[in-house]
Amino acid sequence: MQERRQEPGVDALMGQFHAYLAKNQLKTTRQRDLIAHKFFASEGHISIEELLTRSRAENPKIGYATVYRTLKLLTECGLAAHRRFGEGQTMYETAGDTEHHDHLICVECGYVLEFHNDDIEREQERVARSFGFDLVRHRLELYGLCPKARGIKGGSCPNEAASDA
Amino acid sequence: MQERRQEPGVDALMGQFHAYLAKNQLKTTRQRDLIAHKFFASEGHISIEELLTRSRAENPKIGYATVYRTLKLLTECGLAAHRRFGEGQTMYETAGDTEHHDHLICVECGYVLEFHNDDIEREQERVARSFGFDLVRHRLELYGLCPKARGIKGGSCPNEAASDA
DNA sequence: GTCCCTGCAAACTATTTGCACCGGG
DNA sequence: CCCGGTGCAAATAGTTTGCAGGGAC
Repeated sequence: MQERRQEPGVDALMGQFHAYLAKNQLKTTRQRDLIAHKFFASEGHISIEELLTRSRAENPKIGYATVYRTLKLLTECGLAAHRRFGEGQTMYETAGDTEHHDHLICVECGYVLEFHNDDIEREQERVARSFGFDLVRHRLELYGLCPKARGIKGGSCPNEAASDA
Repeated sequence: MQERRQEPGVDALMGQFHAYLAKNQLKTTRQRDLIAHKFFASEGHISIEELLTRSRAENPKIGYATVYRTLKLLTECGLAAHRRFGEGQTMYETAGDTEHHDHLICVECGYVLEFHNDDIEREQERVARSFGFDLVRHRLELYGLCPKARGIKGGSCPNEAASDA
């Protein structure tokens, strides 16, 4: 098990996106490129709103609808996946050809760490099979107190800064 | 690992609910009792809408707001927990003093099976610790094809009937 | 040139809130 | 009695959709 770090490269992802668009006779537009690029460049998890904000930094005329529509496209072609951690709005993360990972979330500061553990994966597979299921995908989220939050319980967590925002 | 079956008893849960209300100087009302009772009696997962429908069967004047408010109370006192499996609306499940469990969901028919696996739990604990986290809770959902759905792929899944609804 | 795409605003869905009246303690 | 609870409807929040004009191919 290890923390995930390396992204597959924004360019490669843009390429996959363009390929998907081409294959489906959809158009490559300035807006889609901008949004997709901002999205791929955003490493962790990002909300529609945040993505819109970042996109508007370069093209103020971008609207919510376009971001939603683009993210829907990205989700369809497997380059994005949406998660709903807390109660707030949906967060998206790049899902490209990156290996699968799960999440470890700090309940105190909201910091999200990605990890991968083969033992758990294997056991999940076994559980599903034991009930006669063909496992397609899964979602595993661990909620806990991160070291920093635990140390200075009550104060603001340093991880807060690291957690993108 | 085994499929969960035994519920802690509706009466006991009602008792816990009443205790919580009393402790917080909240009132025991006909509506709250009715909604809580219908909720506790509903075994699996239930949506606000379904709970409203069932409650209205006995008291047609119950409104959405009351169901939401009651479920919020139940969640606060730990007797209910909400889950968001698909994209639809939030589902609630009784969380009382029942032992923890995870979910195995059929992507074809939506059937939801509950299970518990100590090996996975242990490993999760280990993962969290390895990152310095104090594990508070977790969420594990396995999505796959149930035996029935796999067998008659394309047709309607028999589990659909078993899946409450 | 033809459609698809975009931006805007209206529509929708799920959930929350304000308020006057009701009822539990 | 008093104050919280209820039902209704209006208000929100997040997301989707309809439409007229614009842009990619």
